[in-house]
Amino acid sequence: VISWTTMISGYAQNGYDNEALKLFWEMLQAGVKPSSNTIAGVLRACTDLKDLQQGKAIHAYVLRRVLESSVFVGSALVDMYAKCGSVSDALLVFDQIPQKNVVTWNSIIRGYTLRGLVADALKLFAQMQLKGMKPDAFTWSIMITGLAENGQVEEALEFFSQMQVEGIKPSIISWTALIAGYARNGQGNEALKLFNQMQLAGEKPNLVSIATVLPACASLAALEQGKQIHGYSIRNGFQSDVVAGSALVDMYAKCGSIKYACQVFDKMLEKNLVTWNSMITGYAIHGNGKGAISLFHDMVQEGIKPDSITFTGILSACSHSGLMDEGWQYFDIMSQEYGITPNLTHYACMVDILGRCGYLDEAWDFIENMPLEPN
RNA sequence: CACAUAAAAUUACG
Repeated sequence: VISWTTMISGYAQNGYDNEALKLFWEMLQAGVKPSSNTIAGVLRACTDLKDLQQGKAIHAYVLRRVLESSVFVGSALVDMYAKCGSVSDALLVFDQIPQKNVVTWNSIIRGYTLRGLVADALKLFAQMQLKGMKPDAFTWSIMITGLAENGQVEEALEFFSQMQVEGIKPSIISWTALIAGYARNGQGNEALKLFNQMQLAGEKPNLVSIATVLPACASLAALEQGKQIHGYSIRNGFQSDVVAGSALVDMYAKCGSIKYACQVFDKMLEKNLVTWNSMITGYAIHGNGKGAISLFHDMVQEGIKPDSITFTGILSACSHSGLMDEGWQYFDIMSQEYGITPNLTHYACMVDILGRCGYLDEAWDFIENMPLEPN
């Protein structure tokens, strides 16, 4: 049992979720009875895959075998249902767990915040304390994230302060959650301030912190701050990371330095869709339509499939450099060749292209005939 | 240390 469980958990922890699932069913066929630890491990694989079907199958197995009830399995089930989009099932399981621990509570609260149900999350947060369960750093971070994603940054800050009053030291994750909240809500200055405070508090920024503050620099066009963070990334070996690299490309482009953006982009060993989109959007910002289109061809050549954001970049680039024909062409191929249905932003880009090229009547016609409700 | 929970990059015009 231990060998199987070790293998299954190892797979699940390292992103080999399908292998974990396969191994679990093989284990059953081999006649080995899984322990609750095995179940918890394989449930994690379902959660990562967002595979509700598999998750339910394993839940059913647990019920059939009347496994000794483990809070680990219970929490893993709550988490699985919550992350696979079924809060109601998560709550059903949650209510039936006799000995809830802090992980159980955290899992259900996260389920609610994931769906934007912050008011319900707040209720549960109060409820757990009424039941004598003390929130841990995870709980506080979940609440901070949930509030910030809901636009309630001030409340998120209050939670951040309150956790310290309650004697819980904010982890780097609590800090990053709050910083992300400010960055996303257009308060780049606050985000940068907190980033500095975090370091004064003794937390060393990691990859995620870097990826979180760079957009704050970008939104402020704070090139000097961005460069410092770039330097920090190099010193700490983050520069080869695809997420940090993409964030740097974006930051430099938005700070007005397309040159540095290209330099970082060219040096990156691994590029993904976001990397390409960042560079294409960078060219768009700089009014280099031809450059954006040329990058588009490169990315397709490299086997990266463009998405709707790629086309937003291309169309915006066309609008900023007066490329009306190309604009039409990409607007057409995005659905015809790539199966991407244009959204409101794409339509807005087309109106912008037509308008800037002086085709106001055509722009007006275009709005009147578009299949979406113009905003 | 065979087990479950928290943070991250790209998205029009202005």
